[in-house]
Amino acid sequence: MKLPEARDKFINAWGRLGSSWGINRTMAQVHAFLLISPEPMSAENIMKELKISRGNANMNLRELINWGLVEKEHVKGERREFFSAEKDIWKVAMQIAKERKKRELEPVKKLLDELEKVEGDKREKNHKAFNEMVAAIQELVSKTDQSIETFIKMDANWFFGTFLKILR
Amino acid sequence: MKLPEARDKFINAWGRLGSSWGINRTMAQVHAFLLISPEPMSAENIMKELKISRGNANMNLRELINWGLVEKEHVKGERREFFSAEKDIWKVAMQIAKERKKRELEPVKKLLDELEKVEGDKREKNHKAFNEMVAAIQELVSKTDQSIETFIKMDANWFFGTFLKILR
DNA sequence: TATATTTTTCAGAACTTATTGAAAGTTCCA
DNA sequence: TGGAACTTTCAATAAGTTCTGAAAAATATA
Repeated sequence: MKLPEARDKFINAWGRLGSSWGINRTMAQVHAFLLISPEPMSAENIMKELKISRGNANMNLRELINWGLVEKEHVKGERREFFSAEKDIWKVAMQIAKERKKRELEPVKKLLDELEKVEGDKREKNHKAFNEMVAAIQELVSKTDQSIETFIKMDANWFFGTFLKILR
Repeated sequence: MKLPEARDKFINAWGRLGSSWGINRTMAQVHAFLLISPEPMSAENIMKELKISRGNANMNLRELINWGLVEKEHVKGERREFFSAEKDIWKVAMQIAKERKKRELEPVKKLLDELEKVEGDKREKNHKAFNEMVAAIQELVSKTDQSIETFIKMDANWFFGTFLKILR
């Protein structure tokens, strides 16, 4: 396989993976393209490579910046803006975990705290089943949360070097 | 808040969370409903509760069974089939992790192994960037994979009791 | 300040995915 | 075996989402 074909396959696979995790396919593809680009790329470059419109490129780049995965860069002597992705894949994974935690886990946590306080006869079987499930999920969410927090604060090398040896 | 309202909110939240993680909203809602139902439920029950069609209920129940999250049950003296969800939320989380690993991580792994072998001048900068990214992702995928494997084999209580104390 | 270039926005179009409901299939029992 | 009860399938359609492209806004240059 030659490089251009390999790059296309990589971009496509990243896009597919993104879709199945609730991330816009194009956003994931733009990300993939920037991940394998050694130099910062212009909007024009991205539009051409992925065959997407200007608006689409703009929207997805903005979203990638919101996620903290891509940065605008100024190239001296150039008027237009350039974009580059964080290349440390461990940082990328942690950044995604952090964002999703913030966007999705936090609201669930808040709701569960509300649902904990449901009124009524706690011995009635539907009531009991509900309370138990809410409590169990709260526990799981809180543990997951703590793990992500710990991982985020952890140094990548420590993780790969030591932590996995403990588990193995 | 009264129980019926709380149950609705729970089902909705689970559905929303599902969608944002690439799981069909209705499938997640059916799952939520079964999670908080102390008794097995019939298709009829589910259709009525969630206001969905027979076909939709059937399809999503089948899918939940495929994921290993729901089981058909026979209630003695009843002709129609009943459905119940695994209630141990740790097992649920692990089951989902396991399925997604199989469905999504494995194909990516296979592709990356292909992409590793790309032909050409390894010193050329695009080539170099590509190879480095593929290698880095392979490492991340493999570590993630190992962690999931370890977690799956681990006893839940050991996890909650010991493992998190190490991290904290 | 006027003009050129680049970026952003957004309404509608295109595409993707989920849902319905009726027909076909299956199972059970008299 | 006939037929009621229940389940499954799937084509049509609805709902949801993403994308385009042209216009407006912003920014740089002369």
